[in-house]
Amino acid sequence: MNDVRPIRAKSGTNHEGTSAHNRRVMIDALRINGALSRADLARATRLTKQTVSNIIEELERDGLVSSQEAVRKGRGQPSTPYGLVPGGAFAIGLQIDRHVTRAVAVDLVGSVLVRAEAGLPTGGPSTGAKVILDLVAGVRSKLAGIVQQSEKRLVGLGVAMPGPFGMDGSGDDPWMMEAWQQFPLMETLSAGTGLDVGLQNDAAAAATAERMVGAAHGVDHAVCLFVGYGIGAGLILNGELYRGANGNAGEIGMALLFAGGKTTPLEHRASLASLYQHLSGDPADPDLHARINDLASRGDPSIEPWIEAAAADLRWSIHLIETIFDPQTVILCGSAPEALVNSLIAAIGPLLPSIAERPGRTLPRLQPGMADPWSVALGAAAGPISRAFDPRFAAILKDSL
Amino acid sequence: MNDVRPIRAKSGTNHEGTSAHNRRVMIDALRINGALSRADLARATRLTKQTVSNIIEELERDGLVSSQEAVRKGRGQPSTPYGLVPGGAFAIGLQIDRHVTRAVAVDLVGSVLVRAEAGLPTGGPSTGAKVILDLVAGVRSKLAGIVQQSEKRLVGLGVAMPGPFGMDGSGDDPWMMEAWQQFPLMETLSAGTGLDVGLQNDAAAAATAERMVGAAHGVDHAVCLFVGYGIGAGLILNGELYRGANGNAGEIGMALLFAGGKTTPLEHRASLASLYQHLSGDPADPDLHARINDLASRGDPSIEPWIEAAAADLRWSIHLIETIFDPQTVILCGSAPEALVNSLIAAIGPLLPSIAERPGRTLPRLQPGMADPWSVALGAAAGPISRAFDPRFAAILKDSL
DNA sequence: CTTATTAAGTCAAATGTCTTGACTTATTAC
DNA sequence: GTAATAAGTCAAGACATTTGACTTAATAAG
Repeated sequence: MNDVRPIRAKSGTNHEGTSAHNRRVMIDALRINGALSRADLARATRLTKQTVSNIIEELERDGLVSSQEAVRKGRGQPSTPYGLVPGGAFAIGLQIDRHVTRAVAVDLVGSVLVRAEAGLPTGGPSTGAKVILDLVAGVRSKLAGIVQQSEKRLVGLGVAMPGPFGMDGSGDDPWMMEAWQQFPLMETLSAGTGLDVGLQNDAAAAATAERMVGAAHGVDHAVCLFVGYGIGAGLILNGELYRGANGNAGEIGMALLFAGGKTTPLEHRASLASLYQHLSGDPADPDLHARINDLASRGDPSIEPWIEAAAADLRWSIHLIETIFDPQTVILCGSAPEALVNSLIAAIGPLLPSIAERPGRTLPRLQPGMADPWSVALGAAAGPISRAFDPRFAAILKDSL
Repeated sequence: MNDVRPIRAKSGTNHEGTSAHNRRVMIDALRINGALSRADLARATRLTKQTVSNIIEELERDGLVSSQEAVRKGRGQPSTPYGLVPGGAFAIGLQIDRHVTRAVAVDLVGSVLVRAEAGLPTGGPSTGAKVILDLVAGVRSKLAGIVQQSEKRLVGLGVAMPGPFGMDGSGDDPWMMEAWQQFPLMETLSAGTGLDVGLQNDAAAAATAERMVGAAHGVDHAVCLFVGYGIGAGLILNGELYRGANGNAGEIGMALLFAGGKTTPLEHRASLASLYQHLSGDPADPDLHARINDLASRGDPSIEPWIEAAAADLRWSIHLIETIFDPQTVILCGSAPEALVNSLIAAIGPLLPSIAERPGRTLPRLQPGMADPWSVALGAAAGPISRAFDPRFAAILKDSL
């Protein structure tokens, strides 16, 4: 009867939003530029010296920044630079993959302090959940053994797992890890750890890692092509990870492409899964990673055809990404062995012509990123840190609190 | 000697940023929901009743909103809804295309009040600039004849023209309108009109129009596929137009695709330019638009093969867009005749499987948008209005002022 | 060696915007 | 007719930034 259409509106903001933003801007500036004096911060952020002083004082009290030795540079009172305190905050990152799960503890500047790994039982989430909770608990207690008061400075638990999320299990796609998708993992983890839990797909996590400590550091428009068991893209747009309407942006593994007379998903052609198949390797074999690294670094004939084919697909993907996003740079990273990523980059060149061939470029069109099985877990941990400390539109609004 | 690396940091914010944001949030809420009472606004924006009262009072004083008749709905004091005043602000939109230039005057709610068109002389920018300035001046004075005080409420001049921008003229691409790209158009227009001038490519303008008054109204994640003389995509991400690092995001006309054994740019296959070529039509022929509309609505054999081929490419483009962006909806619009767009949409279906086939969708995967030669000019005008009144991260920051 | 200049940083008061809690007004429900 | 409910106002308060004068500490110049 009564017309109860919900009213849609963006949230307003207030002093706290302002202050939160300014704090984040300071931290971001110190992360990008290294230690800066209050005067430098005031100029860079367009805030007044006084405001900067107040905020820095507060951040110092919170243990997030600390003063360094005064620097004399010409006339005038020497400046006192302030830098981020690595131990100012920590996050736990958790990667859930097909066969293994990895957890790390990471600090404010992205250093990995603790890492732990465990095999995932075949029983699926019901038995896997316990393994995961134990793994997280182990990392957490190890962290507590290394750093005093780490629990107080723990900002959250970031989880990375293969997407896409929120789909109906269509039954027969072996890449989807359906059982895990159905399981109320976030709730279980949240209840089991008492931490704030956030979820990303693995490509997004890799991009988050690259932005915090890798090739995308300080870059506001970058796309990370992530070659893992599947393939995905992590989108850094306007300095933030873009998630799309349902958190599935960048899940390009399902992109159909025509090649060799057939239409196949990209994931079936340029991913570790496809390489394993090409090599008839068992994904659960713990030596496979090293073996592939070896094959790739030697340019072994058994792997060359796959590299050529995958490189062709990636070359075209990069072309498309440059054309659609107009990014400053594209980063190729993966949980793949480093030698493989390097071989791929070598085989991809020269890049296809695109809008990215512009005069006055400062960054290379294509850069190697992290190629490390642990980079996804690192990125998972980078998620909560970014949410807590990076300047973001959402952080200003009242409904973010 | 002195290390003068520039310090990079995001801008801080202050009370004015807060206030500006809250004003924008109110306007946005009224635009999306229609007239709302102060109490409704307070609930929706999470601000207090008092704050909303203050801001509404100020907006009313500024002539941007006005009260409507009180509404009784159950117990309690009747509420007084406030709605946007269409005449609260105006903007001029200018489309510069290959053969014609169009200018419109648009109000706060996106109604076109004045429209004017002129042919562009072949002499290029040097002679064209005068034509354009005259056109804008004409629209402006007609607007002044219709509305009192329109000049005071003019927020800017939005320009839309085919991209990409900022490329070296590579010499032989007939689609690039190089001479116009080289010409300091923004400066000329800014100096010639005294208005704030902003530039978008035509697909971005179309998307801006769809967001203000079309299918993307109130939608925060949408991609507009724009079929015009060329083809492009306008990206609405997180409720804002995404421009990329160099303002060229969405310029997918240059995307290479394999089809029929050849690699060709999308633009050469699915664009009015390609249709003109297919039909051996002269783009400068003023009757061409109507003729194509007629052919398309009759399903004429002369146009069917082109429609089939273009639909196949668009189908695949939509698949890719859904896969990469995970939008709420894709909108097909264009400066193409409406019947052509409808034929294309009919021919595109059924869509390729993608991540967009999710349970619980509320919007269709593909929707028709505006198909009107004037929609780009409208979108051009929507640019300044959006910049002036929509909630945006950049609007909160100090360096936006 | 003294003084002027420059720049970093602090102090205290002022400003601007949102919040709080009590109050008024207007309507329906009982 | 009275109680309950909801919209909206009032005036004081809280909070973060700004302003402008001041202090501190260095180099440059004579």
